[in-house]
Amino acid sequence: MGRLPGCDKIGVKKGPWTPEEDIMLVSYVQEHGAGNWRAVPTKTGLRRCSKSCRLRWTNYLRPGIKRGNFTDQEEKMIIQLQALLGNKWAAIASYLPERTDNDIKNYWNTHLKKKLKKLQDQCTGSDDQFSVENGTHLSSSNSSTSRGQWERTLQADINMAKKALHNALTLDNSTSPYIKQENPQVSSTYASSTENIARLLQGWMRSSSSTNNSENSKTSSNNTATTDSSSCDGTPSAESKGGMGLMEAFESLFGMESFESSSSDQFSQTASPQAEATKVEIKKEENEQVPVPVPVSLSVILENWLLDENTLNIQPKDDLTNFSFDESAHGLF
DNA sequence: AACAAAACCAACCGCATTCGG
DNA sequence: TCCGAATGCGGTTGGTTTTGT
Repeated sequence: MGRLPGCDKIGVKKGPWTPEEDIMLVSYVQEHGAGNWRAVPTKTGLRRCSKSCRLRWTNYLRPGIKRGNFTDQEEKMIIQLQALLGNKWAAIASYLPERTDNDIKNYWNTHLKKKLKKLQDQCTGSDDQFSVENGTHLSSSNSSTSRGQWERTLQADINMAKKALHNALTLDNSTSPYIKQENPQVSSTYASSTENIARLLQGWMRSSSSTNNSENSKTSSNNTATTDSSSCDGTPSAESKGGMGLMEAFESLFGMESFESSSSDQFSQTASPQAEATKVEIKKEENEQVPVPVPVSLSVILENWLLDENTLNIQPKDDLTNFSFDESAHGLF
């Protein structure tokens, strides 16, 4: 068990992938499909271990991967899902199918953790209601809320979160609407493998990083700017306007009333395996009566920051209807 | 302009889990 | 049922880029 035999072999290449290797890998996957990674090195001639091939494919070459430019909504989703699921990056990623778990993990570690810490410091000093460091929520020992009150709130929140999760995850043939990989509109926004490679090649060939940066992840500062405009008193960021799509599934998770009225046709018929896995996992958790960690103990600051925006902007999708996250989310608190 | 520090992120490592003979 | 192989996942590392002095 454990480590793959072969990764330790002498002659197995490590480090950054070259365009040639990427092309070889993509060609192989296009011909044989993703899977049987063990056979990939031998069949492609790649001097990489199977694990490395799989990782390269899933994190970089796979079609449908969106890189950089985490939107405000994605950011909020990550924060909320992280609060709900903990550092289950794969599970979180299943709700953001255009993002890889690695990407989300990196973004959390490099951006969100710091941002939350900063907010926390600004607004609550050292009085932690949750730990940004480990992503778990802690009861505030000297919170203004009395212990009994806090416990009641927590229990209510747990129940509501469980209910929401159950509803959201047990809909027949449904899952997050943003798992609509077959939706041409959506898929058109994703890069195909070929496009990924083309982009890579462009990146490799560029002499200046300026062009690529506009498309690449360094644009996270844009997100930061908008999000940072949220203040402790819950001032909404300026760009937050009505939207749906990603947030609707999120609504399914965290917004109770409005979820009830969401029709299942708003959800995709093609759940990703990861999403299904998460579904099973959470169902199992429910059956085992394991307390579901819920985002309800987030500090008021976070609550404001995350939820007290009138509306949320989303990537333009003509078929998306307006959605007020604020309304539905307040059912939780 | 040069250097240092910080930030970023692709890739690696190793444990856990699942699969299949 | 057992055991080894295959795969999945989360934490960490290290090279590169960006920012600050």
